Amino acid sequence: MTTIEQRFVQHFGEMGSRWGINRTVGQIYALLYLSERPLNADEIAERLGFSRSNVSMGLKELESWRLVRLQHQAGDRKEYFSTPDDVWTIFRTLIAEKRKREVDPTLSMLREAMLEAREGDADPHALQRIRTMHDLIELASRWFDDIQRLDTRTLTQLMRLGARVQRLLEARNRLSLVGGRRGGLPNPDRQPGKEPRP
Amino acid sequence: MTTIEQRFVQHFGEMGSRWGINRTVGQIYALLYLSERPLNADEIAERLGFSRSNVSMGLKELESWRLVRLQHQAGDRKEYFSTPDDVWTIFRTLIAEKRKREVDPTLSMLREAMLEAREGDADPHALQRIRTMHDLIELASRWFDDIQRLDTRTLTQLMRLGARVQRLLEARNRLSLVGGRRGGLPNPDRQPGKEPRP
DNA sequence: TAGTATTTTCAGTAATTACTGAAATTCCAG
DNA sequence: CTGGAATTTCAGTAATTACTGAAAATACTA
Repeated sequence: MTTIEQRFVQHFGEMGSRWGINRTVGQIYALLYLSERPLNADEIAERLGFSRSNVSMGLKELESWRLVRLQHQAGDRKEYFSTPDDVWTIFRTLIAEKRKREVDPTLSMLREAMLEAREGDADPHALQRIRTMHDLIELASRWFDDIQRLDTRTLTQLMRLGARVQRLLEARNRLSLVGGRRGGLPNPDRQPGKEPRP
Repeated sequence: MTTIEQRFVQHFGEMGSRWGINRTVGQIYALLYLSERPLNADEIAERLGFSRSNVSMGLKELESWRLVRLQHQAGDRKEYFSTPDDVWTIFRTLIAEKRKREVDPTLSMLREAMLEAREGDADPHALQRIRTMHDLIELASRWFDDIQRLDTRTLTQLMRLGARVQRLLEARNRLSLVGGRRGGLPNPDRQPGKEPRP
């Protein structure tokens, strides 16, 4: 491994904990990402200096994230692993998995809380807070899901556009394509005069 | 605390580790989010059953995330904490901090790696992989930063639009507002025929 | 500025998470 | 089937992270 590759692998190991994976998993992923050809578990263990069993667990974790692919090589019983070549594929997978693990459970909890609230005691303010959080998370995650499904070309174009998308939206509003209601629905969280708190 | 509030707080405690904070921090935040009035550290410690010092550390952590506000009450020496009323403010803060902690360091590493590569040994394939990752992360994070700065009204409108934004982009392309180059730059990661790998 | 209320620090300990090596299991060629 | 190559499981241990109580520092009142 060249110095640069080592630094890359090292970094993924260190960042791992911030990203919700461990050092092993981070380094294994980094190694596979850079590698030109698929690697088997023994190669990974040797290159990174981890035990074989640790690599096995790390690869299982990466498979559960759908971030690595398992394949076989002709005339070799070993299992070989690689990452997708297309970074946009990786990006989309990551988004989807992060959402599934970090957002969806909360959304469920909020939904259930709102349902239960009907038939029980519940502080009205707390309930309103829960509703507001729910609405925002639902809106944002649905949107992100939509966006991320766009084909790569369109997605790239949208990203390059950046904040200038605002002009496009304004143009759209001017043309009143939306059946007369301009600027979207009113923001349910807007509580005029309550922000900032004393 | 009502049952619903307890569940909410509990959930934030459990999800904490997935979100990169600990149980204490998660629960403190949840409690403050639901509370109608600012709370002081003693109240928090008592309600959640944590030690006073633990709460102190948790609040410091939340302050470092800029997720809580410190304020004083007339005739009381204690410090009181609250979350912003506007969930969009919270959302924006969270995005910005997550980016600072989880994305920016990687972007720096990638940039440095690319610089170093000029004057040293570097496997061309690995270097290409690094470049590709760098470009995608930079594009996506810049874009997200842009988007997230839009005023709430515009942001909401954009999110409600979802995937239909594609039609807007197509309309824009048809009008050739972009000086003739349609659909953005070619994707530098496209390696035709290499995906999927055998 | 002395006295006290409040917050912070930190060393020690508890709890959790990561990692290893050995044993068990699975998988396949012959 | 059988034998061996490959992978997985898991109990034990190491390393890390979370939490507490006591002491120190800070901030305010009189």
